[in-house]
Amino acid sequence: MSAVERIDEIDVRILELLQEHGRMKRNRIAEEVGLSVPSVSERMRKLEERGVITGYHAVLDHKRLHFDITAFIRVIVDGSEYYPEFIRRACALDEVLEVHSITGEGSHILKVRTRNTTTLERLLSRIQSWPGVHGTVTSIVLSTFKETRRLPVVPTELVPVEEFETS
Amino acid sequence: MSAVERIDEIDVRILELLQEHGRMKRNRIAEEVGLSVPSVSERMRKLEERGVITGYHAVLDHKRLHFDITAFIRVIVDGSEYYPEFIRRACALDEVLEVHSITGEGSHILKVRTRNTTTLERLLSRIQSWPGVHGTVTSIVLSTFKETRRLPVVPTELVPVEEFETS
DNA sequence: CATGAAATTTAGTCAAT
DNA sequence: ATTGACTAAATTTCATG
Repeated sequence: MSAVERIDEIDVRILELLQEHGRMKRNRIAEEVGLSVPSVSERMRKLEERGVITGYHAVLDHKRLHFDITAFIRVIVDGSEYYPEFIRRACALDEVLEVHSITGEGSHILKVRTRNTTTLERLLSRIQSWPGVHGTVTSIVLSTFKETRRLPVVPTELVPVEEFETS
Repeated sequence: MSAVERIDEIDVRILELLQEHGRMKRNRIAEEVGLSVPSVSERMRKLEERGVITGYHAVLDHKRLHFDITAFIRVIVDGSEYYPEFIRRACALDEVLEVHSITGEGSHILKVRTRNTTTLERLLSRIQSWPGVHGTVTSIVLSTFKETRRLPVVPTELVPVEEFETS
């Protein structure tokens, strides 16, 4: 952890390329950023080792694979003693893509992707049967217009100063 | 589009491997699934061409890059004549990772990732100033326990039958 | 569709700066 | 940290089952 990550302009460009094209060849990256292949490899190795890059993943088209329902489920778990078990169970389900604890109404939010309304209903019943779960509010996704994890990275020197003003 | 995607057991295993390890070498995949390298290449090519694989992406650690705030913002856009412009503006923002229209309270939900509460506040003010936006409800993420896009793919022959019973 | 073998491209190693 | 020169490995091509 610790030690402010040093990211220079070239790292930023490498990260942009790899966020967009995760299998891009090192020689192509090298010509894009104007470095040799070993230099690019070294930078990639360090970005991976430092944990800046956490992984590379193929993304699949859920529609073509018949996962037709995406939904956000806000869950009210009453009593924080139930949180760990709730989180364990939620994370264990393949159809649950995201598990977050949140502020606002509901203690947790789940993003789920499932085949159809039947499987969604089954999933909801299951979640509602878990200890401590006192209610769920489901928002079914009608259309998705953007869905990415791309971060707009900037060189370390250029991060807005207020970031370092707050303790 | 059209034509039910045929996904056999080997495709499933290739998709599992690439969802988890997006830069895995073809020869490693080949030995995992028990095919030759050219066969794996051909299958990958087809899965990409058919649009089953939509892309490969490096995923970055937002904490290490000082994107400390994740939030879900439910937006009430009143009057569907405002939807297209709202969606255009939302998608254009780098800090907005996801844009969905939904059922339930609020017409849309945004997933945003930003640097700090100051930038979140700025973002919210901006969204609230857009035409048709009548309100927002923000849930700030306190902890994330799971965040993936991995789909539990199964061979075409094994998809639950009810999927084809519903018109 | 799948394969092995050849041809080509890409990646890793390393001494030097 | 970056490089060129070298070796090793991976990928593409292609003729054949």
